Amino acid sequence: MKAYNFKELEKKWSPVWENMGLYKTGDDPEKTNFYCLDYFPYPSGAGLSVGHCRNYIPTDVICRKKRMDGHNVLHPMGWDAFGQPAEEYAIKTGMHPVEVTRVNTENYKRQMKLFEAGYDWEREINSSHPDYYKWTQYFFLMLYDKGLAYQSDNFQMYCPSCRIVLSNEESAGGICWRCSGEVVKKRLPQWYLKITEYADRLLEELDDLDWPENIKAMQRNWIGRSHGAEVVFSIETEKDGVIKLPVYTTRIDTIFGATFCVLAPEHPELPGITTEKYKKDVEQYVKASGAKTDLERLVASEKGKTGIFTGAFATNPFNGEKVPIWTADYVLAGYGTAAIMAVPAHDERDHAFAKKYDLPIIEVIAPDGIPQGVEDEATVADGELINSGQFSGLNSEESREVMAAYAESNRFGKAETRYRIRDWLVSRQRYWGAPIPIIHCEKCGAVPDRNLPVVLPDVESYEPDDSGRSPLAACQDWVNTTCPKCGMPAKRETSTMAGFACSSWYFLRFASPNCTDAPFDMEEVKKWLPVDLYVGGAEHAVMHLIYARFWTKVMFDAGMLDFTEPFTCLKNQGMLISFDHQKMSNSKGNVITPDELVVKYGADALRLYIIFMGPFEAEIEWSEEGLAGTYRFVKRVWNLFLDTAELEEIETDKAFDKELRYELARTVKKVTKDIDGFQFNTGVAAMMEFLNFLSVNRGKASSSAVTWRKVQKEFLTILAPAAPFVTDELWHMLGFGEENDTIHTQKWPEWVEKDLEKDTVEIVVQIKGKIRGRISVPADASRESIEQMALGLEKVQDYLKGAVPKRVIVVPGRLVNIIG
RNA sequence: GCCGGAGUGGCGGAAUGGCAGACGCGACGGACUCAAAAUCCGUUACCUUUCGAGGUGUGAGGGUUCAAGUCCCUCCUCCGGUACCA
Repeated sequence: MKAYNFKELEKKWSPVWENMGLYKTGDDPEKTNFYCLDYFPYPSGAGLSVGHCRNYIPTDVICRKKRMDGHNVLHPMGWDAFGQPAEEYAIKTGMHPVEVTRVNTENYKRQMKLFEAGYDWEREINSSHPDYYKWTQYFFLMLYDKGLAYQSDNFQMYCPSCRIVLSNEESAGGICWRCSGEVVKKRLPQWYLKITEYADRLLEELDDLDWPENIKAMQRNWIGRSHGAEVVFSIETEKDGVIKLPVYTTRIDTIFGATFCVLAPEHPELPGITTEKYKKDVEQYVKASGAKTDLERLVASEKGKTGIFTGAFATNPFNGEKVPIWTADYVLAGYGTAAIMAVPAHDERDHAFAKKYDLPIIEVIAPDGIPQGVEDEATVADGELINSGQFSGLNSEESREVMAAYAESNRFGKAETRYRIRDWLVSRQRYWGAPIPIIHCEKCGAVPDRNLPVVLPDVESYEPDDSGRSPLAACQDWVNTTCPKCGMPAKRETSTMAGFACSSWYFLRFASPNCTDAPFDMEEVKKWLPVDLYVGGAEHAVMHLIYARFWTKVMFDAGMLDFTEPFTCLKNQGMLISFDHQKMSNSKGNVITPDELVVKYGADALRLYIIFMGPFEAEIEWSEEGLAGTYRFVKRVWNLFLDTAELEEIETDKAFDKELRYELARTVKKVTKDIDGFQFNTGVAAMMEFLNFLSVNRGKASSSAVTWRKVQKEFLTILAPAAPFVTDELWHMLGFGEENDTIHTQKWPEWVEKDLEKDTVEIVVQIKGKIRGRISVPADASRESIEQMALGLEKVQDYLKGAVPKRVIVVPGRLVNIIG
């Protein structure tokens, strides 16, 4: 018998499949289309790790099965080549980004082929190619034309270590998404996209998506919609007379308990309202808190909030009370109106502040109208309003509506919805990105350059610096141009777009990657989109995934698409933990590559192990030992099937023949459901069980030739998506395939329900829930007969000692439970 | 704090409310071998045992049920996210 040699099989079959175009996107009009997409990777120098395999191998298995199920499958791959990660790598190695991209994408592609990830390489795309980024620029201008792209020099997050401005999403928690360093605030003119305009739709349209709950929760959280009210307090100033101070609150029901107001140190009115007497101290405080990062502020305030009185007072429009105005950095400049009414009785932060500075605390919300006392602790729960003038006696919920309406009719406030999400800062003072296609003209202002692509010039020096200037600014030939509008000399915008702009529409490009007169062919997009299955890591929950949803909605509004959500079903593979107990990642240098494993165990064993090692979504610690197990499994399949290839007609054991059919049908059913349901691990286990069954019964019992042929054929077929090499080889060796044929285009087997029917079933007999015996009964036995048989057991008789049982529960096909 | 998820053998993990630990790894014992590797066969939750079996076990404590890893309540721990958002 021929020995199993995976190297030989891989060398033989890979080119065969490539030549027959096995992975080419299907276009049979009779079949339904299935678009499966893997997050397109940024090509890093470290290459693919086994962590990437947990993404690409399961989707490959799914796609192979979908093809066998009779679908046209689109499973493309491309490169997220522009942007910070690729550029950081180029800077680190001193290689030009173009060269880095070329070398790394080649390596990725080679590795993907190592474990036979079946992509349609005719549709390969690269976001750093002018053919592609021309359209990224096109979308930027579309956003610009719709008033959804604008320039502003608000405060931005800046990572001093990466020397780059970051979007809010990229700097969540005050930490840079790339280097995990602390970010600082900076002010530079930057380009923003108005994602906030889509906040409601981004929030509401999440509900119907087949996405993991945690990702949806993260997006909801990030969008952070809150319903509240804006109320205008008035301030009598020394110089400017009465000015208005709008505050935002979600608890207007507590407004009679407002005993002071607090402005963020950055609040624009602060200098104006501060009285002479307090000016010096306030200025000093503002300066001190401005020097701190948000993170430092938070850490400092955990030890005790700080703030300072301004000398000014504000009048509460609800009760005419004058309350002191303070400034404190626990109030954030970037949210609401940067000013709050402080209600120490019913807000923990205000309570802490009032305690520290000895400010009054007035209880205005009481459960069932009974005051609880709020000196020691704030009560934040809803309740009944007390000490609240005409509103006393109402409950919190209704009063919020009533009081907002009251404020509106008296013109000192209104109900208002606020969001946490900020507009998307999309410009970067970086070389390696799509240039923002804008020309600045002294006369005409910012003018779109519609002569696309605006090609990224080739430059020698592309390293960023702290100046806030793009490396492109030094490229005079490129910067100096003429205004498309008036023809006068003008200068190009030197910022490029963040990498996340490129990935906000790439899934559309795959439908027609070579389209030259539009970003995509609408007919092709109609055929394939939205993406049926999108698979990648969870780390892009509030970056890529929210940006892509935003762009899709904008395109829908522009009439370019007939759907508003790009990804119908999303799955996140679990992280792989490396030997150092940290997430396996290029930046941590703890990466294990598939290369060495394929050499040692073969692609089939690696593929099986990757899907067998645990549930798809679970975080798992990498261990190579388990890989020996799937390697043994593949080898056992090989040996057993070749060993039993030649069938001699011997006497058939009818009972075994039936049992064999039963086990086969059970396995086919289980594997079918498990692959469809992303439960690959138990699917593989089922195939192992079946092989064990065959192994144990080999030589002990014989089936009919027809059944055995069916077993060989169907077992190989259901194993084929996970182990493509060994199955195709055996398929041919056992004589199922023609010369130019492959198992991978065979029809997925269907199980016969009738085969799953059994003549007799084993039933567990319990006494008071404890197992005391088993009986074998006909599958169609009646409850009564099962009960009689169970009661007849010696153990049961001993237990009952002749008495009549109190109760007998019979679950046909499962168990009998006797309660004495 | 808030949101999401998870706690089951030595390990990764299985279990439509119905036989807990499938499958795999590791370990132990045996066969084959001069020997080893590979392969094959067996054992492998814990305690007791007269070897028939008996008892205990799914983070903790309550509850519902004939029956709970699974459902409900109260906690604890871990992972991920987020956090002075008014």
